[in-house]
Amino acid sequence: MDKDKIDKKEHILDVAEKVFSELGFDGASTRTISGEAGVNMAMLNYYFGSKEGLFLAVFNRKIKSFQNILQNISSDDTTTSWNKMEQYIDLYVQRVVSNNCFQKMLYQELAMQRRGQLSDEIAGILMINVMELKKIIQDGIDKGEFNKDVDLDLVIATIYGTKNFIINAPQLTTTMLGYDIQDEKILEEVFKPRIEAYMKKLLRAYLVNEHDNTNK
Amino acid sequence: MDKDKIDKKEHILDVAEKVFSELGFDGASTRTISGEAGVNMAMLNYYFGSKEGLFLAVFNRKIKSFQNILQNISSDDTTTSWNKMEQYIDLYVQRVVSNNCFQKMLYQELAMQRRGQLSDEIAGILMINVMELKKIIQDGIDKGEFNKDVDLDLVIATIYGTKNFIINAPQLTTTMLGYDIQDEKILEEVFKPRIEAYMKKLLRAYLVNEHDNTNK
DNA sequence: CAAAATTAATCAATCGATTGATTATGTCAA
DNA sequence: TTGACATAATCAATCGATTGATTAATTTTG
Repeated sequence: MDKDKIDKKEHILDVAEKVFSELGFDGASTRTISGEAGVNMAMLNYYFGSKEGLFLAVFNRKIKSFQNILQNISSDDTTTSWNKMEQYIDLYVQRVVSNNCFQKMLYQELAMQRRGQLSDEIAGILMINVMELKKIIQDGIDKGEFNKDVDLDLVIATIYGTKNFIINAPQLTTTMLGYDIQDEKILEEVFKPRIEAYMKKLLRAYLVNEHDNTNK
Repeated sequence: MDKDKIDKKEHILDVAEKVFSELGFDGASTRTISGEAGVNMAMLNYYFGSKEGLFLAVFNRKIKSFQNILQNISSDDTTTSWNKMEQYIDLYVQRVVSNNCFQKMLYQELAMQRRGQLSDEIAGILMINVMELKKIIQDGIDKGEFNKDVDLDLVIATIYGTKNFIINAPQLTTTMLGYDIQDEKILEEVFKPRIEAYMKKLLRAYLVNEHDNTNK
């Protein structure tokens, strides 16, 4: 059946995403991927041309869904900048929690600018989201809702960086936090509310001008 | 001469540090390292037992001095917790600025937790520093200098994570910040004071109980 | 001379990729 | 409908290259 063909490719992509996430591009051998997917090695080249082609296929499949929701938040004029920040944090944490394996691979590959072409492509797409977040904060500054001497770019580095550290250095964070950060159930039920509360408190303390409460 | 032996090992460590930093653990082949160091391949195993042994030798040499200074800061009873935090930030930023390539490689290696033994060993050594920083903040909480509802572990994730994001995703941060984060001169003269000021302001806003100024 | 240091040569293992053969599926004329 | 043919899918086997590691021989040193 035609459905079987599609399902098989999708199955390979699923497995490849998992293996790439766990071992990185170099660490994930085509033998491991094909073996784990239960297909012949040659099928990877048959379907995707090369190992890099397979990786790009995994990447492109994932990035499609991202941008719309974020832009809806950003362009909403009926609410405060801080409320947008809270919405963004919730959205972002949710996305990370349900895609943490993929996120990890993404920034692993980004850190290795050996394959310049690939990592530049990733960076370009991520920058769209960065600029959207930047706009939210800048609006808050312009409206006087946020402190005007906020270091915009470094705040963004903190938001993404805090998340990345937690999921990209699990040996450290699991020991620090006292529970397994790679356990999906724990991630959803324990970690998610905790990181949400923390990020909001941290950013509010830094961003919001508490002495000028005209906006709330 | 005996001095030659030591110098030769040190020379190998110097070269290995550079090659590991640039190419990562996998990317750096023993042939490249030995070739660049001008020694026979077998000498690496002769001196360090294995490639992993060489890597750990490089890592341990790097981290020792940092741990000594850090413990001095931590165990100083003549100053406030916030002052310790500022000292830590300055020390840490300085460390990162002058070793950003190595730091980058380190967390890359940590991110792919294959080779369980090696990355666990890395994590174990890094945890010493984490615990020291944790102690500083916990002291501040116990003394009432910091807010008691601070999320200790996530603050640490923010400190390390913000730094890691900046140096591990240079394609993003270079675009965001408007200057090349991989340029050593810029790193020292422009970025260093900026990240120091930012980290202090961010952490002060979140950590310090401003309504209780008995300590300042 | 004996121990340590150093070398060239080679080891088995693994890598990504490719081959030619085989099987499954689909197409179309008779 | 059926038989002939064609395309797609899948397979085992193997390619040359490279990896980290090891051996055995040689040189240097004390």
